[in-house]
This record gives sequence, structure tokens and C-alpha cells, in this order.
Amino acid sequence: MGLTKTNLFTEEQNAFAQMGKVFSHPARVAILQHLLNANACINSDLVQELGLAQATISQHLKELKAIGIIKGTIEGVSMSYCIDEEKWLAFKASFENFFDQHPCCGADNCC
Amino acid sequence: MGLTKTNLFTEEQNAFAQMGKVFSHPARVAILQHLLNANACINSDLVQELGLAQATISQHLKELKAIGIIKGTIEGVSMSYCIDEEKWLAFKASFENFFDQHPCCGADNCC
DNA sequence: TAATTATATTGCAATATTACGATATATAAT
DNA sequence: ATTATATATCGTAATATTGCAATATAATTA
Repeated sequence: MGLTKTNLFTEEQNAFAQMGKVFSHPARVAILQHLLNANACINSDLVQELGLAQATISQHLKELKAIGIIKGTIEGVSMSYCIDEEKWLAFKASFENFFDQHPCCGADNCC
Repeated sequence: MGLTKTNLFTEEQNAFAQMGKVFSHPARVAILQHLLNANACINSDLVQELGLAQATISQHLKELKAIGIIKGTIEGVSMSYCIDEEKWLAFKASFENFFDQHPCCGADNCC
């Protein structure tokens, strides 16, 4: 099949999985880290930096932009990409919230 | 292609992406949440709970077990799965560390 | 205007993931 | 020993993702 059965899960679970997807590929992780370090940068920087083809970088940037964690503004001929601070903090909050759930209850049947 | 170019990225980036993958599918998110609530449970619970086929659940459990975030112990006929607390805290720390990077530097070229 | 540069999009090939039926395995109960 | 129950694995089909060459688009410069 290959088709995720989205209807079986809650809105929250699907939304969280969408966020997880952002971090599920090293190229996207690397792009985010590069943007975090530079605070703003252009596509071509990333092509040099990462070693992937320009089309591939562009595609990853598109995905990151689609979910909203980065935003791009036209800067003459080139593009200036940067982290969307508001979205970044929302992601941060979602993950903190998730990880704040305790893995162990201390009950008798606790592993 | 479909083949991630792992060699282009750092160990840390690849490792973080592996962690991200855990949260990139709603079924795995739902399984983790169920384990967090119940603290321990068996496969059949999840089949009832999630509505996916037994083989599918088993496959997701296998992946979660492979990366170490859950562990399973044989409990008679059934399996008792639960979160691996140590690994859970390690994941939590990695994500906290990642999100603690600041999206905006306050410089002139800041978006 | 023509050439240049930067980025996006298209089309395609290859691998990965998701899902499930069927089957295997292993323990428990009768 | 046979049956029932729970979980894992195998095989397979379908969709998703990754990656890139080629091409399109759009802004800048000569």
C-alpha cells in the first residue's frame, strides 16, 4: 500500500507526525542548522555547503516552507531564507509538550 | 533515486534525523502516547486501539524497538511493551538541545 | 535587448515506507 | 497431544520520498 491511514489518528497525532517529518531527513536538519547559524542565507550557499544538487535543495526548502518553519523573501536575484521564529517556537512547544509526558509511572507493573 | 546521501552529513545530523523518523508517522506517535498513558501494554491492545492490522502494528513496534525508544518483555503468551526511560530522556535532551538554538540573532539582516 | 545569474519546476528513475494477508512460531490451556 | 491465543515474519502491492538532469522563470547586468 504505502498510504498512511490518516483517518485512524487524531488531528494532533497527524499534525505532530507532520512536524516529525521535518526532522526526519538529514538534509533538512542540515538546512535548518545552517539557517540557525547564519540567521539568513540563500539557496546557493546551501548547494555549496551540503553537496546536494540545486534541484534537491530547492525541493527540501519547498517542503520546509510548506509547513511554515522557514520563510523566504526575494532579495534581488537570489532568495533569502530564514527560520520563522513564531513557528519555530510553536514546534519547540509541541515537542516539549510531548516529551514532558513521563515514560514511567512508578506503579507495580512499571518496567 | 530515493537513496538518502548519508555520507554528506555529520554523524549528529544523521542520528538526529533517525530520531525524527520515530515521530514522522502518526501510528508511531499514537503507539508512544498509548504506552505513555498505560505505562505498559501489549500488542493486541494497540491493534484494537489503532485499527491497523496486527502485522502493521508489529512492524512499527519493531522499528521503535530497533532505535531503542521502547523495549519489550515476554509476558507469558503476550508481549509487554514500554518506553525505555533512559532513551526517552536522551531523545528529549537531543530535541531540547536542537530547539534551544535561537532562530533569530537580532542583527541587521535579521528577518 | 541579450547575456548572466539564481532559483523553481518538471519529468523521471531508484529506493523507502506503509499496509496487510498468509503463515510461522511459541506459549498456555484443555 | 491438540487447540487456542498472541506476536513475529514473509511476501507482495501500492504509494511516498529522494535525487538529479534538463528546462523554465525571473531579476540583474552589460
